[in-house]
Amino acid sequence: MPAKSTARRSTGDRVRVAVNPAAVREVALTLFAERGYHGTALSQIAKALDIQTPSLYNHMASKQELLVAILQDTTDRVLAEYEGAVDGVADLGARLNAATYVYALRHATHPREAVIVNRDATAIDEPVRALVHAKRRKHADNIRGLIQEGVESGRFDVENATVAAFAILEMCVSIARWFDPAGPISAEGVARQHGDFALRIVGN
Amino acid sequence: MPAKSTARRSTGDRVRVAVNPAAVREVALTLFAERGYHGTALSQIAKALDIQTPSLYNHMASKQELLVAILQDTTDRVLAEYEGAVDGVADLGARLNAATYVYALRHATHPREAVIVNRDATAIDEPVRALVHAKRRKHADNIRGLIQEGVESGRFDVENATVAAFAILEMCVSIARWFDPAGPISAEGVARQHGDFALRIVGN
DNA sequence: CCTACCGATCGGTAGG
DNA sequence: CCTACCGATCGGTAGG
Repeated sequence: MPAKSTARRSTGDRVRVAVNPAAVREVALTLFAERGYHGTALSQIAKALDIQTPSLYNHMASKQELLVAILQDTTDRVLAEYEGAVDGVADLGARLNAATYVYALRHATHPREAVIVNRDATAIDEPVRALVHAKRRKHADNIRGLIQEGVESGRFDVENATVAAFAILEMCVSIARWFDPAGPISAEGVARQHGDFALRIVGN
Repeated sequence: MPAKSTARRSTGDRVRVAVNPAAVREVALTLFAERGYHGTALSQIAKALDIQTPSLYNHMASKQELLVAILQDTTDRVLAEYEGAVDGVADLGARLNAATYVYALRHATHPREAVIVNRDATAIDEPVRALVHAKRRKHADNIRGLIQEGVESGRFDVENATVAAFAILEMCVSIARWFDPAGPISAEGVARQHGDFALRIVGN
């Protein structure tokens, strides 16, 4: 039997994917990333699923909820991946390299989520907005702290740990905007190169 | 006599800045950057200027035109500043350093414009959209070509010039999203550090 | 899953 | 610079 999200049913001459909450989220992910949250109408999501707009409400609570789910899920994963990457790694250079690698890899492999987090995080209401912001902040603080520790111990050499941390984090974030998975470079290759750039930036 | 954009007139107890095309663009710049083009209503721009929405049309042709002006102006300046920075500079390292410095400085000193270009460039219609895209592409190609030249001559050492070019460009772009001009670091200091990061990324 | 419909708001125009 | 108003579209609800 086919998985829910790929089940098909015929509609006259057409064939369409079964509509369920996962399918709605998937379409929302694509359209929010392309046009922005405010630039995407529920009617466009419905059209992509070949249903009428009110029928969307059988699979979601509201447009805002779709965005909230994307933001919460993505920021949770970023923090978890950071922990997984640095866990058990002692050398500061290796820790920064690993943390940068997983962060870059996430942006290469989940560009839609990344674009939405970075563009539309301000479109959600409190208190979720503050929660998402706190999680992003925590990740940035982890990287900044790591670099600061390296500066203080003489392992790294940068003028300002905060500036270096932002430079490293943000070059990774932007991968989501330019990386083409169908191009000549693999996601892992891009991530590895960014891990190397991070070490170079801190003077390794 | 006061300059147009700072002239004031009283309104009962309040005092407000004179409304003219420059004042409308200034408010649009702030609100578009804060909430996005689609997330900003003309009624909000009007309210910030203390006038009614239809009165905006005495100072602009359309909402779209406000965005187009921001995008055209900003992309033109980026290209001009690049040319000015590298003009007469022979050494490839010095060229990359100078090009990165002016690009970073622009994002530190014009964050609203930068945020809008990077978030809302897709919100304008053709043919302007293609023109803006071509100008941004040209600037990226300049940096990429510069790095490629350095790689081929042995002056730089990177695995892939395209990846390095994006990393350098995008860490500069993101300055607009985190830099605080009221903070401890000057715009010039941030720009200088990013110029140094660029050299480190290419192995200098 | 649909049709019918809601109030709110959008960008923009008419005509002073 | 305003009031009055336009058609279009928004997210969402009622009630099958």
